[in-house]
Formats: sequence, structure tokens, C-alpha cells
Amino acid sequence: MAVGRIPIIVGPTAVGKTAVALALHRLLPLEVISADSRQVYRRLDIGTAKPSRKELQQVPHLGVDIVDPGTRYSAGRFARDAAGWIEDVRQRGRLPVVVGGTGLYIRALVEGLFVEPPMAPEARAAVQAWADGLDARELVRWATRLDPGFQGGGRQRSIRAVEMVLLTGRPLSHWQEAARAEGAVDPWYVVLTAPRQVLHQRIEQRATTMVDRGLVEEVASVLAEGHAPHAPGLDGIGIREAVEYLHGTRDRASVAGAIAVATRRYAKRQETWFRHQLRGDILLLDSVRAPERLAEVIAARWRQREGSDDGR
RNA sequence: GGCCAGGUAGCUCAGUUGGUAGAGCAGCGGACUGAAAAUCCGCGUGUCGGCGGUUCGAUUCCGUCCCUGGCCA
Repeated sequence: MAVGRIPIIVGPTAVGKTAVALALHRLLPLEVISADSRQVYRRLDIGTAKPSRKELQQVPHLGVDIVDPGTRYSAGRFARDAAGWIEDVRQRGRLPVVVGGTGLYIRALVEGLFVEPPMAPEARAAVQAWADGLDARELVRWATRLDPGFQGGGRQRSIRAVEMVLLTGRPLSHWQEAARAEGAVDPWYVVLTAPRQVLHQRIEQRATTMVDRGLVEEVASVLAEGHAPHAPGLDGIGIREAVEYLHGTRDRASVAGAIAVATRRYAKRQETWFRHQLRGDILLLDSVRAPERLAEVIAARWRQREGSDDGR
């Protein structure tokens, strides 16, 4: 169900994706499809650096605030949801623009994941409970034994490999080969980059601002609603550090610094992903330039492309 | 000004009885198919403060200068 070509703006955290999307909105009739695995969670606004309420009013965003912190979201669900949103935006006669930093979500949308066979929730929970009693090394050993094609990894990936074999009778690699899904869109990637030094500065700034704006209080109030500290929505940079402080294992003065360190590492992993994992047309833009200038370049290139070949 | 202590990786430090040095943190590179802000794999990145001297060889010993901290004036 390819829906045609659409722009996909990616880049590491804090590089300025939101600002560019906002500026681009003034040049093109667009709606944003957010590809961000943290911003899907309601209530966590400061910690996930969501666009402000005002910004969300100015530019329609789909994919923000769609599940409670206690609900598990996934790349597969994103791929289905996003394909629907894109369709809706098209119906309204507007241009869907995917914006986000979660590489796997974008891959799931563009290239499609394999079609996952049904797995009983109780069975998954049982595997999870079994895994809770084992350490990472034991899990890796099980994964290797049950799935000879196991590509390696730690706790999380081992559990996934074991789960697939136990609940479907076939290893992950089998499904990946045998049940390839179709991609939903034809991507035009715009990759925003910034020199490391600049990026690190922005990250530092952002970490401090988060704490000043009440990150700790926000997390405390979500915990007070009864969510466990390891709830799906609470597993994110910034939120983790706030939880550590609230549990007394970290002093308040060190929160912002720890967030900056974790964020820098995350940004590096994202850059590695965007450097090697994207397939297709890519426009690389240095985001040291003003968002308005970047938006102009993107809009001009887009019109050029769409004009020169009728979008197929 | 005098007397101590110290100047080794981006930071905090270890070490070399003379054979050009290594930990933690930070950082860098890479992998990536439903938890991905996750989960993993790999990599020391260095005028051992400067300049002289002794020595086959000095980061190490000697001299001198500079810098930092402390104490005394």
C-alpha cells in the first residue's frame, strides 16, 4: 500500500528538528507525523522534550500523546498507526511530513517489519517472568541455543529471540526472511546534522532547562498516579535520572549532568544509525543555519522534486 | 620573599629502583526488524609543565625557570 513519496526529517536529539518543522509549516501545507518513541506517552512532556502546547496548536502533530505511560507501544504499532495518519493527512489535502529521531520506527514505516505471528499475551508474560530470574549471560546462552542465527546482544534482544522460538516455533530470522512486509512510503530523507561540539552544547543547555522547568516534579506526579518506575513510558533519558533522585540514589545537583551524558550517547547512536541505515534519497543539512533557512531549502527542493516528476 | 606539596589522557589520579606509560569517568567508532531515549560490540585519544645537564637511553636522576595549592613571613 505504497502511498507515495513523503519527506522524512531525521537527526539526533536536540539538533533542532521541531524548529525546522515549524518553519517548514509556514512554507508548505503540512501536518507532522512524529516518529518519536518517547513522545507517544502522555504526561511526560518535559522529559521527552515535546513541542510546546502552543507549537502543537500551530502545527498539527500526529503521534504525540497517544498512550498512557503504563501502556507498551512498539515499532510495529507505529508503522500501522503512521500509515493511517499519513492517509488521513492526504485526505485533508495536506502534506504529511514525518519528523523524528527513532530510527527503528522510521524503518518500520518505510520498509516494513516482518508480519509477526500471533503470540498469546499470557505466554509472553510467562517468558518475561522466566527471564526476570536470569542474568544477561544466561539469557544470551539460551538465545544462542534456541536460535542458531541469534545475532548477539544483551538482555533485551536475547529475550526477544527466546520468545519468538518458544511462542512461534520458529526463530526470529525465519520470520524476518519468510514474512517480509511491504513498506508504506517512498522516503525522501532530510538528515539534520550539527558539529559534535555544537550538538553537545545544545544538549547541555537542554538538560539544564529540563530540570529548571520541573522535570523532577513531572516525574514525581506520574509516579504518584501509581505507575511503576519501570513502566514503558518512564523508560527514557531524563526520566530515569529523575527517578534515581526521587529514590535517593542520586543527589539533585547531579541530575542535569547525568542527563546530558546519557543524551550525548544517545545522540551518537542516532547519528550512527542515520549515517548507515537509511536507504534512498538523502539530503544532508547542517543545522547550524537558522531553521527558517533550512526550511526554505527543504521546501524548494521538495517543490523541485514534485514538479519534475508527478510524484508517481 | 622563605619552606613544604604537587604539575602524567578532556577530568580525577596511578606508575616507571632510567628502556618513551595505564585505570576510572568523559569521549570516539560500529551493530541494529514490535521495549529502540532500548540492547549490545569495539577503541587510550599523551611534548609525562618548559629549558638545560648526566646517560647508549630521561617522563623517571641533577640544575634552573614557570604554574597551582598550603604553611610561614
